[in-house]
Amino acid sequence: MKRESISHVFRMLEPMRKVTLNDVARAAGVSVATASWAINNNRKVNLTEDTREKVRKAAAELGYHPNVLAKSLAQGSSSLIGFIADDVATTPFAGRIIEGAQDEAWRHGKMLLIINTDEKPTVETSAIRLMGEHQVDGIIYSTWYHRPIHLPDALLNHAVVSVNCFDLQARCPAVIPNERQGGYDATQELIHAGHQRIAFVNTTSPSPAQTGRLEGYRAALEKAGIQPDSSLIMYVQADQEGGYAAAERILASQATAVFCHNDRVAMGLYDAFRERGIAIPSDISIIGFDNQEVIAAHLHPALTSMGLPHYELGVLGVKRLLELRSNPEPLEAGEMNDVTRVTCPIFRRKSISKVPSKLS
Amino acid sequence: MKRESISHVFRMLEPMRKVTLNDVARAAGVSVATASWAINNNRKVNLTEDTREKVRKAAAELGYHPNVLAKSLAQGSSSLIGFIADDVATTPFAGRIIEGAQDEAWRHGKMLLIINTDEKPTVETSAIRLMGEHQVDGIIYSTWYHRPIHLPDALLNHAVVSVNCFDLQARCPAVIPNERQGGYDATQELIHAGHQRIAFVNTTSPSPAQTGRLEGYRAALEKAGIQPDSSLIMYVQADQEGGYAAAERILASQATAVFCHNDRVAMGLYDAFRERGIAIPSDISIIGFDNQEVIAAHLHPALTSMGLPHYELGVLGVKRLLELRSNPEPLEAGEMNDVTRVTCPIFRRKSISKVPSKLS
DNA sequence: CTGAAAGCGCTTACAG
DNA sequence: CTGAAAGCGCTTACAG
Repeated sequence: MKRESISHVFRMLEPMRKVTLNDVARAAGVSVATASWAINNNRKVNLTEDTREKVRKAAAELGYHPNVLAKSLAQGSSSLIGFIADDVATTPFAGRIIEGAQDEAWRHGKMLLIINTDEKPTVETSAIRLMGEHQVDGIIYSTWYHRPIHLPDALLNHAVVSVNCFDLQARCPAVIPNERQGGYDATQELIHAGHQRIAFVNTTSPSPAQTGRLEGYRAALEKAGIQPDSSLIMYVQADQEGGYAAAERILASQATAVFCHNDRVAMGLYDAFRERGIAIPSDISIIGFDNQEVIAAHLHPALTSMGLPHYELGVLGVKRLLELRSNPEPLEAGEMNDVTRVTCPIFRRKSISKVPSKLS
Repeated sequence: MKRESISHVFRMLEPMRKVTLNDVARAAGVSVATASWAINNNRKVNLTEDTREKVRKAAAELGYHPNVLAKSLAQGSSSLIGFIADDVATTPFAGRIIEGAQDEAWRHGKMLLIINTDEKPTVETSAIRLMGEHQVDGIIYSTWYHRPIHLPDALLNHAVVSVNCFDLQARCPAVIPNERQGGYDATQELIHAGHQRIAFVNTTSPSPAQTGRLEGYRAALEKAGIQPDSSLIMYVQADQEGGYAAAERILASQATAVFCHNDRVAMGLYDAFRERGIAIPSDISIIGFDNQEVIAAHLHPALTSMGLPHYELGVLGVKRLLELRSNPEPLEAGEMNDVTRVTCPIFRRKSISKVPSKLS
């Protein structure tokens, strides 16, 4: 924590007067108005290619950079998009959402004003106020895991879309992962490998993931004509400890494959199976969820897992937000029902055996 | 990816004229100047408590919110701090830096303009330009792992501090983790538990972490009067595979404890030891580095690990940046030597045995 | 103690 | 095809 400050040597931020539009106008021998048209390449006004060129040259020579603040003030839009996250640091997940959002914003020449609320309501309130004062074009409200929320009232004065979460009163568009499809595809992957007795280690915490993935699991079994068996479905705390604890019941259930609610559960299961001398995937196949790189890719054997489309969520969230702004839709009575469900992709690795399990 | 858009029902963003300072001035029966003084609680001007009150009341009633853009334009400072990250999504690490930076910025009424460059130079260049156009007060340049960098020239026109990285030409202040102290404390922890033969599984990739932690390791041994033994130091790829592969050599070295370059290496080692029936910590003690929650806290047994002070890095980075602005220091000849090294804390769990190892 | 006025750097009808 | 001028919403010397 000590600071070694022997000598301070950095470019003194020269108070060099910033070059303004006025300067380039004068240099180009035109009015500021003309300079503005030329630089912004405004199509509604016909300037001679000649004057355009003159202005461009002057701007380049002077090293002109527009002052977005002034521009925004005059135009009313800041080219900033607010991004409220409940927690960027707990997992890499939120990071991917932000990346997607940023990339999409970028394509429209906009930047993100990001605030991490840490789930503190007071921070959230100030964040919304501050973003408003900065005249953001709209706000993305996001969570690090998929869940229902109560959209803060203060957001209703803004264009807003929720990402990885949805308002319980459906007061804004939502972009969320398709949990059901994820559960369906995971189960189907196991079925395609020849498995019939497929355990599902679900989470005990109520959530869209809990119900959606279960729905998908059931639908896939049904589609394949496999009898549902409630002894194959178990609920545990959704982490390593939970997975570790589920091993006995899984073995007792005679399952030849197991669909884990997430990769952490799978990791715990790996430990428990290893201790019992049960080999993956030859004795039992496993598929996870979340595709949490640090776990899934490095387990022995590497874990096949469903991914969450975080990057896409970010992209689509911003896209939806900008659509909102460009054509604000009429206020109607009734329920808002603007939900975009994004597909969860599969990441195939080595934890699923194509051959029938020895235990079967 | 389908969108269910049955009915679009959200508050039409009413084009309600925003209430301006002018409005509250009129409502309070004073001039805009006075209103401005009152609202900003300017101390340099003495307003009657009476008029102050009148203005405050009018502002509250009208629901006045200042337009920061206009304010910034007039004052020249945007109250925005640029934050350039090379990669927020790969690990949760960068997220913690951002959290720290944000919290500190917040304390000064400022927000972060965050850009993830994905290490693409073109994105970086545009980011710096855009931030400049938004008149940021300064820029934090950060990396997700500690490393030397070439500070982009474009940054030299801004107040800038590098966080979790340092310019090879030392052209700006740097805030980085104290790798040496981390290596020292990790080794000392093992020594205090009675170990003498302590292996160090270092990374093959050259980095401040590689050299710093090694220095610390050596210094701790020396301080304890333990003979250095180069057969105890090995270099592997710094992940699970690398750790897994190091097991044989560790066993051959007769080490009773091992200091792993990071938690992922430790995770691989856990696997390898388990396969060989070697128990942690009774047979061998292990300490990791990074304190990567999803790994360290959930291994069996939970892994003791050195943490990286990411949050603190963010806090101190912004703090330093704001200091820079408030008293710009003179340009001098010679080397800039403004480096803040932040202490790496230890997180004690269950992977170190106090009793002498059975193998010893 | 308070007001009138210029200015921050840009955009955009409005004339010509 | 281009210029003069007003305006975006605030701050801040400058008077009084």
